[in-house]
Amino acid sequence: MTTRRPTSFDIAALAGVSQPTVSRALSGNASVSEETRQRVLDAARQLHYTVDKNASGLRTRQSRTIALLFFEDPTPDDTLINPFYLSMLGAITRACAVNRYDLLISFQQLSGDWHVDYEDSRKADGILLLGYGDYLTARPRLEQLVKQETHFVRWGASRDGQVGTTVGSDNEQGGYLAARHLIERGRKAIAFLGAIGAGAPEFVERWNGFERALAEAGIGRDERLRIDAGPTEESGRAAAELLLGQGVPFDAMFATSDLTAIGAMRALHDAGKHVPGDVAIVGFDDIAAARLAEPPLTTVAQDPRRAGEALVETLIARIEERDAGSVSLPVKLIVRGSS
Amino acid sequence: MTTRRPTSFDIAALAGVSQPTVSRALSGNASVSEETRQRVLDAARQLHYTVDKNASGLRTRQSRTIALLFFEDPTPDDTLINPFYLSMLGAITRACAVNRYDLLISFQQLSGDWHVDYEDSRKADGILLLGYGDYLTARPRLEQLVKQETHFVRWGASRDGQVGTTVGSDNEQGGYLAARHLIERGRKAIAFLGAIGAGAPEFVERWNGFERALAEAGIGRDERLRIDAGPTEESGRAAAELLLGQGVPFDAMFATSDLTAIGAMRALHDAGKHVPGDVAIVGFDDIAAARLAEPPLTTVAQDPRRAGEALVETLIARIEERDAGSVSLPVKLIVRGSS
DNA sequence: GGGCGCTATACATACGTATTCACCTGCTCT
DNA sequence: AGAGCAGGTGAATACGTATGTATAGCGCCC
Repeated sequence: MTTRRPTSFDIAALAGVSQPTVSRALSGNASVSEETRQRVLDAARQLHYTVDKNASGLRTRQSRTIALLFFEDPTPDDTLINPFYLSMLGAITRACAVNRYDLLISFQQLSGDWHVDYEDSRKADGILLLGYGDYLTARPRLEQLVKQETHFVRWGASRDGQVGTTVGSDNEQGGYLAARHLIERGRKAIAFLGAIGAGAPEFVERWNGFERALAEAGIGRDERLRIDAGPTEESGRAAAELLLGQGVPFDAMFATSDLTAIGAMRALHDAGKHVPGDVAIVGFDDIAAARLAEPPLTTVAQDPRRAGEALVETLIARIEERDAGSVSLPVKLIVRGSS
Repeated sequence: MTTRRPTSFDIAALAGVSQPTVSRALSGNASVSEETRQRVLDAARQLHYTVDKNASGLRTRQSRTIALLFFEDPTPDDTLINPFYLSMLGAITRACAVNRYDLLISFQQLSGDWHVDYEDSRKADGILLLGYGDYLTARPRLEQLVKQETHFVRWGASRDGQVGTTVGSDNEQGGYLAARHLIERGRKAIAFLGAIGAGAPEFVERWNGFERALAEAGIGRDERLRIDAGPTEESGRAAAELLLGQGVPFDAMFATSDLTAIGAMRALHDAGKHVPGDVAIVGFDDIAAARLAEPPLTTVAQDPRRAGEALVETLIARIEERDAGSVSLPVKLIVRGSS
């Protein structure tokens, strides 16, 4: 026998009150006498009652759910996803739990058609956008989200001139710290490994900070030491090989992602170069693998936990129509053996 | 002006039909003349109409959503999550998308109180359970899920004598393949690094296969070569150090997780041991890092994509009340430089 | 030519909750 | 003592959809 799930009417009957009273007693933000409330709570417990989220959502027009769109463009398939994002995912789920929101997750191609009707269809109250990719091509879609009055917050660069609210690390400062550290270590010919296209604003900002430090130190830069590289080990390895192959001497490199740095270190190692003797390296992110690398990687740390919390809290503020501007999170240089 | 979102009545008015006809035209599984259907579809497109999932779910009593409970007991906080599970997460999201299900995700402590009222509250039609942990202590909770007639599928061992339907790799065969491979390489003193407690059935099965291979080859085993180790680098490193410290000679090790193997390799390296010269190593999972390790790690590959698909498809079968038994997925030995 | 079966549509209703409104009780204030 | 007020409760209703039932039109056959 498939027992029908209890409704608030069943609770009402058992507690000897009316259905509205049950609703009020459970939601807590209305006046119900303490005695009645207890009777209702007891009845609810007894029948294993839980609120039907569909009915509740239909009535209140909200789902207390956040949708996370995770873009995985550069690594379309079963590739390794950046551990930094994974940590952030964990932080986001925890922040959601703390705020009593559920999290709907969906992996998408930034370049493809987005499946973002979550808020349209009332499955979610707001949307988080996360992941690498060329947000310039995505601009029309972001603008459409704004037009639809969809609540969304994007992980990205703080000053990327894009549409909507953003939470991101202080990438410019990160790039600056990395370069200044290498300069202080006496390096002059510092290569930059990162995405260069204008579509990846985080990396552009890291580049800007990097360049500022060089300019401050009066070091001219050689365009040939600026190599295009994505946030993967394979990409880092390829970039380093390219760098080695072109014969332009260099004694340091700043990679805009730890995975890039680790891949580059591997290529250097294979080429017989010593780290940090021949080439000092600084990465970005401070993923767990950075500490475990050989030698341990100096890197600019982002705090994934703070990042996740900030994303969720900013989005919730927007959902609740409270003011919430973009957030820029501090970064920290962690010096280890690679520099 | 906040424009009210359109309802099926608006579409009906625009298309000159009744609301039920709109519903039927959109759902597709009822008789509507082709001409009418086109008019309805046009009207829906014109008004940017999407079905309200709350109302729809209230009526149909289903959400077309799957909840994923991810347990992270051994690594409670911001630790590195096993990349194998991450790949699986990706596969699960894709499988959900293919089947037009949404995915609700939640990280939980296996040992804590589960927050599993998703199905109770009609936010999800079924639940996937994933992650390491001691499922013995979780048994009462699993039994309660069964009692509540909750649809759930668990990632785990195929023959662990636990409650409910399971999808898992053929762990016994994996352990067997690993051990036989090491034996064929001429190794005799093979250490086993893995979780030993009865609560981690996957690892117990790997042990069983391991032992079977040793028995077949007539190799007696030394209990001191069986070391407790969890699926993390730190744990692998600690286990290897323990092994080295106790002075019992060994010339190979089978680690029941690649992360364990990589941590152990690091400890061996620090102790001046050569891999595979002094000690041959086989891992389990075939995460990306295995291929990139130094030397590249021989390992027993699980297929995370197949695993994710199988989990989702099995769960959907159960949701739709179709028969679906537990699934055991094949594993494959990948020989690389570490053995 | 009347009844039958089939298709296409409309009417009416139910899903379970949250909220508005009205009411009642008991109390304070003048 | 009467008016006013606040807290506590119930009756009625609306949210937007899917579906059971009824009806109209139409061709077909005996």
